Amino acid sequence: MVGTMDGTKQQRRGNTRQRIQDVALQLFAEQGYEKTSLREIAERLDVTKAALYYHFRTKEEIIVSLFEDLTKPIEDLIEWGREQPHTLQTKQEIVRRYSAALTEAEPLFRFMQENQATVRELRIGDTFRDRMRGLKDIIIDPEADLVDQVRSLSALFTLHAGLFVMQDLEGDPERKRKASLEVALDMVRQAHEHARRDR
Amino acid sequence: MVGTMDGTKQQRRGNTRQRIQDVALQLFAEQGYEKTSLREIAERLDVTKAALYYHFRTKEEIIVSLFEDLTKPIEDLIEWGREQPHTLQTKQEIVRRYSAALTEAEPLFRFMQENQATVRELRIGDTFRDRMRGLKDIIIDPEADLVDQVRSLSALFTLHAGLFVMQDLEGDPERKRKASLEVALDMVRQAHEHARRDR
Amino acid sequence: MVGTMDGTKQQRRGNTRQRIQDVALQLFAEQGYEKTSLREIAERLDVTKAALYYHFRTKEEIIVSLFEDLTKPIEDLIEWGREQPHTLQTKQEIVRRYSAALTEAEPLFRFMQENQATVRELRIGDTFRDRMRGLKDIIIDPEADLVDQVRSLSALFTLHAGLFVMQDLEGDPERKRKASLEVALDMVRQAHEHARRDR
Amino acid sequence: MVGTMDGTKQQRRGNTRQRIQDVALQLFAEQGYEKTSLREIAERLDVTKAALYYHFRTKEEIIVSLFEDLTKPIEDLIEWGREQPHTLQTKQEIVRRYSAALTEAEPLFRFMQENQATVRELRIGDTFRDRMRGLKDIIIDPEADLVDQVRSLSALFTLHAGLFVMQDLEGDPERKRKASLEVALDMVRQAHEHARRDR
DNA sequence: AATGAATGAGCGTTCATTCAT
DNA sequence: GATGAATGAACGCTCATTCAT
Repeated sequence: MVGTMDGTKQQRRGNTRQRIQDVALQLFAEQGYEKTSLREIAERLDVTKAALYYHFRTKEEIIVSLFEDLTKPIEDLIEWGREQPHTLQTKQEIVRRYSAALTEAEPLFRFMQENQATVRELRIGDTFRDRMRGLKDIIIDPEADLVDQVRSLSALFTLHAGLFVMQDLEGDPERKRKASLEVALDMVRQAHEHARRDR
Repeated sequence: MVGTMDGTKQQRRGNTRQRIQDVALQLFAEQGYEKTSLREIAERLDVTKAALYYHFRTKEEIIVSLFEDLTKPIEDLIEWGREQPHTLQTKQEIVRRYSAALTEAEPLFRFMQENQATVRELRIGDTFRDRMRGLKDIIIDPEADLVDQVRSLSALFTLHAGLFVMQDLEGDPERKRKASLEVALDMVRQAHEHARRDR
Repeated sequence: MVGTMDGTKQQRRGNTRQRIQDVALQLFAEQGYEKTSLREIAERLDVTKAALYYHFRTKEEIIVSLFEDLTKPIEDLIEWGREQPHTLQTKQEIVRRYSAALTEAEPLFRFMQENQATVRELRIGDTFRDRMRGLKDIIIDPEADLVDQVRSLSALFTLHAGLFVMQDLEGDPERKRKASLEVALDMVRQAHEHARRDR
Repeated sequence: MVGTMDGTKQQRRGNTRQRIQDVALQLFAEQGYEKTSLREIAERLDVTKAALYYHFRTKEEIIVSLFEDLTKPIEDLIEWGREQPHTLQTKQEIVRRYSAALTEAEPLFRFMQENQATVRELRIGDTFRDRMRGLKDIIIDPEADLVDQVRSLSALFTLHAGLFVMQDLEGDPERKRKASLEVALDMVRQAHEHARRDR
């Protein structure tokens, strides 16, 4: 149907799997998971639907594979965080690295943010929940005041907001990201200092 | 929700429209918009799919009607806010009332939070975006530092987080809601004071 | 919904039945029978679908009633024709009157012309077939050459064509109708004269 | 039509598309377009409805494909006619070939004749109208008397009548077709001669 | 003379998935 | 490393029709 200029089906050297992931992620992020059909993905790649099934067993497996490939940094981050002392420095480093990880795989996280209902029903839902719990355990002081616990969690959420929600704030994305990070760091600091003072 | 004392077809005296809205909202919030079929809604109500079409012209109209019925308070809130002076008191009152409005129509807002990709493609998407922009304009000082703008916006977002995301924080919902509100108020105060100091 | 200026539902003095027929015929002729729904008819009249069922037992009965009301002249015409001698004058008078009758109830005949497949399955199909057969028996000389039989029948068909098909011929409708009539009369004359000569 | 020697699922080697067209045309011609459902077509072929959608994107595309495949001869005919001198011989040859083309694809033309209201709303409607206009331009002398213009057009219409309407005239179809052709040729001749005489 | 509320059947269409080749 | 051809299930939606009021 599409037919490229030189007649070749353009670089198809075993990288189809990757190309499927790329296109799928783009469409999932743009339109949502349910509204994106395998037909659509296949058409963009100029292959048949059946070809997708050569590389992935189900539609869900496509998103799962993306999740697994792209959230490795966050898994590592949590593992790293668990072994550190619960100091302010650690917490703030977590926030910094989390911000970086979010930015790195922005489309995936945008997708997860905007399709929570879907994600919850997918296999990745539980995994993701566990991760967030892991982060929470590192960043929150279990003996702290509830208000300060909320403040800490909200710091993480501020990072999400910075990426996905504040698009109609003027300013270039990188500056906004840095501003969000600064706010988040500040919130973590406040929560941490209150906790120490209260003891 | 509906409660049937006996096994009969229960009071069907013109309240079907409302019953459809109730069931639909519950299912939309639980499973998402696309994964909830009209068949499912109809079955729960023990009517046929066609009956739904007597009361609503399309599936989308069901969610639109819910949105219109349930977000009136927020519309009013914005209108009120526009006429107030841009003082700290005003901003904090906005936050307080917004928190209350969110809580009031929790299932709808949970739905919107968790189905953003879907909502964006629905008619309500634009309306909602406009509202958030309205809120932003009241709560943000356009001359403030970008960091403080983010802080203000993030305050609103903290309220969302308090309702929908922090479910696995221990503590009863009402206490968590109050804690979120406190954090949000504090963020608004900080943003406001920075702005004044800088002048 | 529609609501007229003075608040009254405009002249509804028992003429609803007629108004249903009018609107239905217009829509049937415009869009075809199957593509016209009772909902559409009801909406145009600003009544409910159920109201239609007060006046007609089924959708089919609406078209049947129109057929019966509007094709009486053709029935009469056939009855008259049967009692006349099979002269050229009779045949030509039939053609003239048929042309007039077609013009009189143009929308109905346009509908029947353009929805033959539908009409065939409706109750009126057989009736109509019988009528055409009646006309044929009057206008055709059974002993004539097949070519002349066709010529006679085609004369009738020319009248149809004049009304419904030749819309993109320039000239005002009345002139075209007269031209069609002239051609039809001429064809009948030719057929008749051949038959006489051959004897 | 298809003919199954044994009760098995018969030769399904890439001829399904054609088989769909065959069955669809038969049913469309018998019952009309709207009254023929895809379910019905699928059942006759012993495939599922979804299989139809592998071969055609919509129901409309089935009829469009039939139209395009079967009316090619008429398109060619018009093209040929445009390049000929406007002599009587040309006009009569057009009529002869048109008659042959109609006969060749009788079911399709019967369908179009009996479902004009439907066809008008389909994509093929405009194309068909254009063709008829093309034929008209060849066969009609624009300076001729309106009566003779009608006579020429009516000649074409006689051919239609010969195929579809005169079924209850006795005589075998081929003889009737020839008789219609003869009448049509005669009408064209009369129209042509009048035009010459008037000059 | 009409409405409000509903039904049952069916429609065209789309989807993820399968499997022989 | 793919395709061609198909399936089964479901979907949103529309229709003519019914009936108590």
